[in-house]
Amino acid sequence: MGNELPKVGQEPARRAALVSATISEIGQAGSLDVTVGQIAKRAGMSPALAHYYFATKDAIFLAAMRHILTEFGLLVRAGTARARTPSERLNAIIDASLSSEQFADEIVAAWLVFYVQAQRSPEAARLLRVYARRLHSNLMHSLTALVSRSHAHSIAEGMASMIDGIYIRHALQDSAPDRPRARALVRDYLRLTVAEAGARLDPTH
Amino acid sequence: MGNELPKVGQEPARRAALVSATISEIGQAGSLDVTVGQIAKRAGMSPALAHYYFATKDAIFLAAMRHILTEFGLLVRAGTARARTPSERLNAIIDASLSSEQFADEIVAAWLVFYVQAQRSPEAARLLRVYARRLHSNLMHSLTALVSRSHAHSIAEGMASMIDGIYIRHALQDSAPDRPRARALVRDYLRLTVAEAGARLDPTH
DNA sequence: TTTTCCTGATTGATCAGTCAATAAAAAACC
DNA sequence: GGTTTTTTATTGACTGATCAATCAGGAAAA
Repeated sequence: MGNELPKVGQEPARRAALVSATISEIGQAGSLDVTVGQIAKRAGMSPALAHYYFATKDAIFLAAMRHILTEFGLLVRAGTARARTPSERLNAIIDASLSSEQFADEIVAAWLVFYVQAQRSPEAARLLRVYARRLHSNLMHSLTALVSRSHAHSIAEGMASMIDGIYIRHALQDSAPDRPRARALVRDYLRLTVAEAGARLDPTH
Repeated sequence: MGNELPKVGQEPARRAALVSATISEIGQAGSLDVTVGQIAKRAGMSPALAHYYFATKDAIFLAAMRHILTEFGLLVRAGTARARTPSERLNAIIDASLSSEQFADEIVAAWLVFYVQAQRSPEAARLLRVYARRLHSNLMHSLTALVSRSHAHSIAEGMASMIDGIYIRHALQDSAPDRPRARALVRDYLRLTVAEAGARLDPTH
């Protein structure tokens, strides 16, 4: 059956515009209570066209979430690629997690909203689990070079919790640590826990 | 003007029922997308009656949030009342924050939803700030007995972030530390940071 | 007989999603 | 090369459903 379809090629641009508009609208509204109309308007098209490219509103949200997750993944990979030692790699992960891009108000608000959405939408939950699992395994990879497996597990949990907590407090504006402070907080935690777990710095493994 | 109104006295019970039903519904739905109808049904009354006791749906949500915050406050006070040393008090605060009551799925889901709600509703934001501020000042009160003010500030921020992060991860079910593990995580953080800050255990102050 | 308590029915708004219609580009046909 | 047909892109108008909030009315208590 089908040959390749001829494409006029508006589709990718339109989809990207919708995804970006969705993140902005969610960030501004601070909730999922944004209408397809609002999103479409910000993306410069009619609501009907938004439905032409995405079957349902939920599909738009998921695409936006996937976009944020992908961007984050790229950021982490870019950072860790330069790192030479486990320690450097861990710091790179922290820095990526707390990068200015991820710390933008709009993005933080969107994350928070997606966390809530994950309680309802199985697909959203799946995406968030992929993120959590990848972060955990990234941390584990570097940590097990420094401490025992069970210690590494605890430390990874602590770091991830702290990072997520910093985000949620940032979303709430008040009393949240700023970026450099947040970084220092997580780095200190990493340093102290690794030190206590008895660093074996041998690169045997 | 008015004399005391004669009360048949259904009001407190009905309000309490609505608040409790709201938390359950939000917890179960995992979002604020619950209708007054659902809440009223679970509370055993007609939607119209719910509106008789609460002017708007938002007022119901805020009452539910206030309830959760109040319960949490009571839990903390009960725990810290028994504590004799700063260290004991800090552990009591951790335990209260991660108590089984607060860790109930329903309550965790409600918290998460309220966090999101705070991005829109100024009153919700205010309530959450009161909670954050009280937690911070409670922690500071005990921490300053052990370490310098600036160290205390950092440690309090780290603890609060970690606790909030544990919650958000718990709401997501997967890969979240269970209660004892969560407690150990925060206690370890407290112990290590206080030790590093140079514990002066003298009870002079 | 005034006040509290309670409900069924209704209203008014808001929206997600659909549809019919149109235009323009690309492909197919002659 | 010119005409017809298909495909993609786009919209305004509509529909169907959902719900918050209101209201008019009624019963029991004080």
